[in-house]
Amino acid sequence: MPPRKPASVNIKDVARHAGVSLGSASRVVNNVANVGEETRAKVLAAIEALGYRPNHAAQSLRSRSTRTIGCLVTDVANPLYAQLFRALEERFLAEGYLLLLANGLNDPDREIALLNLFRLRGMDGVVIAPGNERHAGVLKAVAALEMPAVVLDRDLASRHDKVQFDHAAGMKAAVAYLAGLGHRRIALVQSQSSNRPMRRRAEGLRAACRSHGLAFDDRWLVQLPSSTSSAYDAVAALLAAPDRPTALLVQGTSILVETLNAVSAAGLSMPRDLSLMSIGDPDFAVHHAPPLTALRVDLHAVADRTAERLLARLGGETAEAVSLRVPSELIERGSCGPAP
Amino acid sequence: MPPRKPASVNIKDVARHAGVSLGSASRVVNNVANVGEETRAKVLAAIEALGYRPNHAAQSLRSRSTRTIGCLVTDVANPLYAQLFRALEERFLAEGYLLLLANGLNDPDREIALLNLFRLRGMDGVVIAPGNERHAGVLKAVAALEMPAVVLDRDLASRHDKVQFDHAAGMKAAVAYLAGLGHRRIALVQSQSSNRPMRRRAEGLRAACRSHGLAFDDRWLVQLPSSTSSAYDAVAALLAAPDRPTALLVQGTSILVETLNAVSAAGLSMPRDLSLMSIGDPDFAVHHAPPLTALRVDLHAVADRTAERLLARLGGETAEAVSLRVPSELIERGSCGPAP
DNA sequence: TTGAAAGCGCTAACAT
DNA sequence: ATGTTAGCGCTTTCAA
Repeated sequence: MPPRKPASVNIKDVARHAGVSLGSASRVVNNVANVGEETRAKVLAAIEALGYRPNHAAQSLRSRSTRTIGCLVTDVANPLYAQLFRALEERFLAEGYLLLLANGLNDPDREIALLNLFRLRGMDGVVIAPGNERHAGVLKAVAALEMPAVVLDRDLASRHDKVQFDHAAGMKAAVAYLAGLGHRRIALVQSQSSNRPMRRRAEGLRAACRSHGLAFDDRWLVQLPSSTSSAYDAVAALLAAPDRPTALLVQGTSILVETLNAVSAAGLSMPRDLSLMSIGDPDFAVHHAPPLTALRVDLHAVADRTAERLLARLGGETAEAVSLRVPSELIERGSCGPAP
Repeated sequence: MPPRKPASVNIKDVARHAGVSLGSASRVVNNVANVGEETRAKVLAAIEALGYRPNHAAQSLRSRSTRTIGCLVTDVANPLYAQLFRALEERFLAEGYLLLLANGLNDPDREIALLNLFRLRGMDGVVIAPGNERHAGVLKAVAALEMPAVVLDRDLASRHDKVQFDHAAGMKAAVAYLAGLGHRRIALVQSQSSNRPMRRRAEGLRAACRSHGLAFDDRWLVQLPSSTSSAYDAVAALLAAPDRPTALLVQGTSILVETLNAVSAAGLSMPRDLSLMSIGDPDFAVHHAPPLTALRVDLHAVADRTAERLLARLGGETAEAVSLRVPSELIERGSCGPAP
């Protein structure tokens, strides 16, 4: 009747070997109180002798807990999500949870399928950052999640806890810093995708400029149509204009590298002729000549907040959903200086 | 007796609602043959009406299969592993497998713990690239893996299938290409870590130079002690020497960016004064000015081979372990030219 | 503190 | 083609 004979030693074997009951063996395995010293020792010895390892599927079935967290991100190949995953792994591994990772790739159908799979697989909790925060199907799939969930950096309407990155405030700090250095023409270079963080930053920039009494020319919002298009050309054009911006905010690793390239090809020296601030803090920023000033979110803080929320819910907390906001930090290095 | 009352609808409910036996319901759920048209329809209707979803833990317990693959990589924050994970996800998702991801971080104890967790959690298969290929404990943990496993780009002694990147052959092709352009002084810039890929490339370079009758000066093997040290300074020093290399092989995204920086600071123009080849093909390589010639492994090919191996084993293949080698490809773009 | 026993929800062997 | 049934390995209630 069994599909295969696994010949695997189970808790019954342990109990028999130890000469105690099944229940006692289980109590020892699960570190439950009210176990006699002698009984515990015998069971432990049997476990050791037999090389017993609990069957996770059986534990899950009985205890209704998989000790697994599902993570749905847009794309791990994006360093931001990769680093975030690492930080999350740190927190959850320490609590005995393993992480399932899936890439939504901005495809709503895929995201829906993945979300449903997480449900089917009985994840104890999920951390999700769906690319399609307005898609009805995605919203429905998110709403259907019956386990604790934390929504990361997305605006989607749901009853779950949220951890947001403070994009607008970050842009405000960046503009304040640059305005303080005398800059009055500030450009933003980013890729053209309509997800929340991008939009928020563009909006944040406009608002911040306004509140500092700076004009904002639409030519200074460079949104690159697709990942195949060249930031190099766009930035070169931007810098060739007579009233070129004196400060550049640049988002995305590839775009940053191409921008740096265009700046040096234009014969401009940082921070003398041009100030540049990276949005996001890639590894090489600190080693660049000059080191690049960067605006970033503290991903460890994000992971901490996220884990704290999810763990609290897992622990049975039933309070109303909260929305946390993790501030951006401005890392002053050498690529920004007084406006020329 | 149950921990909580889940009030969840189970297959028994489905069978009752459909007026058929438990077995028939199960057969429909699992798409097993020998099910009458009418029975199937009734069960499907009941599933729909009740909103039935199979309990994965129970399925796993009974069928002894979790339909989950464990992936142990060194660090997803390394774009190579991130892209590899994505490619693997594509293959395995299509077969109904979900992926557990864990970062070994070059910590042997951590890797051992993770490997054991994969075992405990009953992964159907694993894909592993342990950082510590010589560590006795890691070797033991790998040997203890009773499920199908594929070892990625590591030299460790094990009875499992392996998929290797052909580092030595890649370096040979790179040197042949460069030698053909007249270069006789070729340098390699990489980080100093003793894992297999790094070593293999350095060894491969030496061997390739030898076979092309090129001298190899140890000063041209630039191994940067730690990720905090600056490639910029090292490359600047390299380029300042009177007999400086005429071609640079550069490995690692950060190191590449810093190197590019040092090259342009030295007033050298590519490919006229200096040829540069990237080992690994970051997004921006194609947009750089000039576009960067790159040596890379085809990660989709790696994922295909890996998935093919694992799926075959999962399907019951018992043939002896194989060791596959995925070749490197040389992408000619604009950063290499005739030696000055 | 310990033992006995009842299932968790499901699959697959067996019988019909 | 369908129904019946025996567990998979475990946790937890209940009784002692």
